[in-house]
Amino acid sequence: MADKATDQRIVAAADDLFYRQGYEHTSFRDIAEAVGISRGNFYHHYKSKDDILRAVIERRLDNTRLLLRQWEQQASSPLDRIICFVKILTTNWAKIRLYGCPVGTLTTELSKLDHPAKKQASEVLTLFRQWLKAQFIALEKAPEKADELAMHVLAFSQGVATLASAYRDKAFVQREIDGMCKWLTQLAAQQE
Amino acid sequence: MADKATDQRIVAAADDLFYRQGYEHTSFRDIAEAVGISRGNFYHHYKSKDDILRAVIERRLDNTRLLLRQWEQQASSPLDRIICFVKILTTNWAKIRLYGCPVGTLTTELSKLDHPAKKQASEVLTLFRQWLKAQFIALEKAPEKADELAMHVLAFSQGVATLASAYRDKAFVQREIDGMCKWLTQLAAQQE
DNA sequence: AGAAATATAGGACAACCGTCCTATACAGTC
DNA sequence: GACTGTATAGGACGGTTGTCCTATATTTCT
Repeated sequence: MADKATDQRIVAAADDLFYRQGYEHTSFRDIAEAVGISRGNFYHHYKSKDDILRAVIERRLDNTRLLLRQWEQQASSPLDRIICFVKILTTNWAKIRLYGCPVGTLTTELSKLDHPAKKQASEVLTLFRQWLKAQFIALEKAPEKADELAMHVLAFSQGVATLASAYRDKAFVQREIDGMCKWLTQLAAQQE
Repeated sequence: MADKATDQRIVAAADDLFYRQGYEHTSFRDIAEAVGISRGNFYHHYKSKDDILRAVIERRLDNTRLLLRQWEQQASSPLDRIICFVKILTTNWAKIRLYGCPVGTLTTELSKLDHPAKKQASEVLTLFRQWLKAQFIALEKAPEKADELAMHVLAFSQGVATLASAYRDKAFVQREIDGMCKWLTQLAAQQE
C-alpha cells in the first residue's frame, strides 16, 4: 500500500509550487527538494508529472468543496454567502497579489499548453459557478438568471485578481469589492 | 546593418507563438520553424530569448498605441471610444476563446516566472489604463474617479476574457458586453 | 528471526533547452 | 573581378528536463 502521508506531502508541495511558479516551470527537482525526498523515489508515489497534476487538481477540488461547505455554515443567508466568495480576494490577498488566482491562472496555463488535464482544471471553476448559482437561486427565485449572475460574479473575481497581481494595488481591490457587495445587496433587497 | 525584414518576421512569429503557447513553452526551434530559418542564424538578429521577448513587448506596445489612435479616429465621443475597447472581446473572439487576453496572460506568466521583463509587459496594460482614464476624464469632468473607472473597465475585460477561454461561451461574453455598455451609457448620460 | 513487500536513494537515459562557434553563401563596394 | 561585411546553416556545448532502472534500507507479516 502506498504511503499516504508522503503522497499528501508531495501533492501539497506540488500544489503550492504549481500555484507560485506555474505547472511547466516547476520541475521534479523543485518538488523533491520541497518535500525532502530524492527524485528517484518519486515514481513509487506518482507515475508521471501529469499524474501529480491530476492529484493536485483533485486536491483543489476537495479543498474547494470544503471551503464552500464552510461558507454555508458561516453565513446563513445566500447574500452573505456570495459576499464570502467576493471577499476571498482580501482574505487571500497576500498570495493573490503575488501569484494571482490559483484557479484562473492554472486553467489559463493548461489551456495554452493544450494539456489533457485542462478540462479537469476548469471543474474547480465550475464548482464555484454551481455553488454561486445555487445561492442566486436561493436569493431571488428566478432560476433562469442565476447562472448568468454566477458567471458575472466569477468574471468579476477573475478580473480583479488579474489586475491585483499586475499592479499589486490593495486599494483598488477593496474598492471593487465594496462596489460589488453594494450591487449584490441592492440586488437582494429588490427581490424581497 | 541588420536585415529589418527578417527581424520583423521573427518578432511577429514570436509574438504569435508567445500568445498561443506561452513564453516559456515556446522554444527557439518553434520560432525558427515558424519563420523558416535555422536556429544558428537567430543570434544575428537577437542575442537571446529575453531579447526577443523585449522586442515582442515593444511590438505590442507599438501595436496598442496604433489601435488606440484608430479608436480615437473611428469614434468621436469618449463613450463610443470606451465601448470600442469593451467590444474588443467580440472583435477578437476567435483568438480570445482559444488563448485568452494576450496582455493579461503574458503579464500573469511573466509574473509567475519572476521574469525581468514583467514590468515592461504590464506597460501594455497601463497603456490601455491611461487611455481609458483620458476618455473618462473627457466624459465626466471628474478626474479624481477617472482612473478608478478605467481600472474597473480593465478588470471587467480581463475577467470576461479569462472565463471566455475557460468555457468558450460566446453568449456569456455578449451578455457581459451588453451589460457593461448599458452601464457606461447610463454613466455618460447622468454626467450631462 | 526470516521472508516478503514497500520506501528510498542515486544515477543512467535520451531528448530538449538556450547559447555559441565555425564554415559557407551572398551582398554591395572599390 | 577580388574584397569586405552581413546572412545563413548546421552542429557542438553544457545544462536541465521527465522518465526509468537498480541497489539498498526500512517496514510488515508470518
